[in-house]
Amino acid sequence: MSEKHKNRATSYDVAKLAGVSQSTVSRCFQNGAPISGKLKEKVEIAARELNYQPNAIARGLIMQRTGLIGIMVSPSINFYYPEALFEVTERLSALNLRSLLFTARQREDLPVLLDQLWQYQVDGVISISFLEEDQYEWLNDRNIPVVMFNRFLTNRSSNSVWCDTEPAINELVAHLAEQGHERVAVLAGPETSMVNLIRMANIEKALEAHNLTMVSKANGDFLHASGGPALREIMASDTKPSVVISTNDMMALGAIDEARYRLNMSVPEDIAFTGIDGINAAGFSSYDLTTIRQPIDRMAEAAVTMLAERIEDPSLTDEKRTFSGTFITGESSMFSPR
Amino acid sequence: MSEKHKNRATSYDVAKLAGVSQSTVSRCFQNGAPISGKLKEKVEIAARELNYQPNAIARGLIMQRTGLIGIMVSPSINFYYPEALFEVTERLSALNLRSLLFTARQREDLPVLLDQLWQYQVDGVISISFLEEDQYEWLNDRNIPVVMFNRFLTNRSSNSVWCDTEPAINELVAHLAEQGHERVAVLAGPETSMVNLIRMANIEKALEAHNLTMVSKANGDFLHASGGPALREIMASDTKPSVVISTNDMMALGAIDEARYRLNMSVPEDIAFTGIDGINAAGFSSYDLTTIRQPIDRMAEAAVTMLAERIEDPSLTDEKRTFSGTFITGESSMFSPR
DNA sequence: CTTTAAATTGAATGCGAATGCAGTTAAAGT
DNA sequence: ACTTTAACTGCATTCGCATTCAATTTAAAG
Repeated sequence: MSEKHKNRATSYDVAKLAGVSQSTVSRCFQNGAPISGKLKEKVEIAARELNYQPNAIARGLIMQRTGLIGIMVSPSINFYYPEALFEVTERLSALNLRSLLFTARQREDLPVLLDQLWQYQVDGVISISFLEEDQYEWLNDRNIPVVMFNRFLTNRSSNSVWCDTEPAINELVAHLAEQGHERVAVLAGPETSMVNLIRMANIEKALEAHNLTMVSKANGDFLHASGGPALREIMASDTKPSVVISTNDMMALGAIDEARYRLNMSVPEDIAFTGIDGINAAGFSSYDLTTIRQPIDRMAEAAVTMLAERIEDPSLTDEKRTFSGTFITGESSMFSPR
Repeated sequence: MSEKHKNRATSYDVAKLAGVSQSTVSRCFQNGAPISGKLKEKVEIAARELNYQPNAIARGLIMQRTGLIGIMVSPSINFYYPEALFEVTERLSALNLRSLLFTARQREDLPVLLDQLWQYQVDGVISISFLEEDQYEWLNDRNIPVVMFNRFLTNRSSNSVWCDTEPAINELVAHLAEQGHERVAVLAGPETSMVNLIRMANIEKALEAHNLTMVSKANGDFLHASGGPALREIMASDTKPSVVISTNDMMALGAIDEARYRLNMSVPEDIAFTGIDGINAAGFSSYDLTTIRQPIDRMAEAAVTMLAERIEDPSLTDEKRTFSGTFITGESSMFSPR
């Protein structure tokens, strides 16, 4: 419990050593500040001598700008999340912004989490597949810019980066029809997930357009572990599907594993699978999943840019930037009737 | 560029509304502070009215304690990282500490990254499979407690949480010997990685103890994509192995994919595989990888606890907490000679 | 070599909350 | 009821840095 005095140099220490005022030291560490080359050099030498770096906390207090961006993400093992998280963090870093990471598994944790964000004076928030309307309002009321990644709100405008999968889902279904598939099952996510609902709607529409019928449906939770049980549910119905369209990749992977190693079916010969998201693992040869890839890198870029703009100019109105998913063909959906 | 005045309530605002002094408001938001129930209630009502939450930045400045923990991790797609990251973040959160996330791909980015940590007055650092000695020294010189996760230093003491895989590697090799494997190849990580070197040493020792010979070796970079090429290298040598021991799971997954879908070999009939780490994906049925599981959850718990202790009492000496890896048998290593 | 404008520099102030210290008030003791 | 003591409260100060404003220096112009 020793309260050892941290001998961290402050701008005053540097000023004293360099023989200038604290103001001058401060100006040395900003870009547009007026300062002569001579003094600047003296200060820099002194600063290096003392291992001085400006205190971002003090700066945050006076500037009313912390450089902290709250990132909200689920810690569940859906590989999509860390991919998005890391992309976003790298983009933020390039703009000299930092990720303050918040994870929550349950809705109940959100109020506390939001209070934390509020306490830490984050300049903005990026929510990865996460926020709901009331939390968005909460942040909005407090003038904290928010950008939603892979989600948007239906009842109100919101800053969001979204991947429209409708055209690609059409391609995907067209591809399935072309392959000769006739009996389609859908492996859906949670009924409460907007992402799931939208994808479901897209799928239903596309199926109809191609005269394909959905023979059965089961819900999972978007994670690998739920793919297997959901598939069993699907296989328990009267009409067996020739292909299972999953509303995300993780569940598709789980379902493929179940089909091959529990139900002893061949994929895609006995049953084909498709996913949505285009996560890294979907491309692993063991799965070689037919899927719809989200351009996560460009979406992250857009999210960060959009957030930075909102921070600079809070009067900007909400904006929704939409990217297109890319249909990716994999072996998992090739139909080879036995 | 509108400099809109943020109407965020301060403790003074709350004080005025509640008819008390700022000090009193401040004391309401600390645990052990002396305050009467009557005033506390008045303050709480006023605070709620104004949406007041203490400014963590200002508090950090005066308290010399920010509650920020710098997390250093690589953004590479090695599923081990996000698993560790999320576990650590959740544990930190339970102690009311927050993760300030820093990622770096190359060594060159580290100096800038460290300066950032220093500027943000982080109370401590958890480095996930990341830091090297000079950076550790750098942080140590500045009295910033550091805990290394899944790594430790050889030339000096360090706070670290480590998973000893030696006994489990022995079990693993014993298992291989028992299965009748005779020709072992090793799929190693980068030569510069200490984790890799240690695992290699363990493997070599265990092989010797069981009279097994390493027929070939190839190096990857611990990522999925490098597993395939490394396997090709291994298969190009004169003596073909009956099993490939990989020094981590990700590469093993990549190698399995290559073997099955490029080299048209059956796993494990034609060639068996083992990994180390016990990541979630290793358990997917498509791989069902024989591996050595790190108790990531307990390690995260230990890392966070250790760091918190170091923050409380900087005089504590460096400590290395070692956990044992658990040998997990999967189908990937079952020998069934054809 | 002045005169005047432009470029720097430094003193002082404030961001929002925690805390030592001194002044009050309530509780406990006699 | 009157001390003595404990429990609260509020004032004033402080954390480290950015910034306004006035003072000073330097450069450009005449």
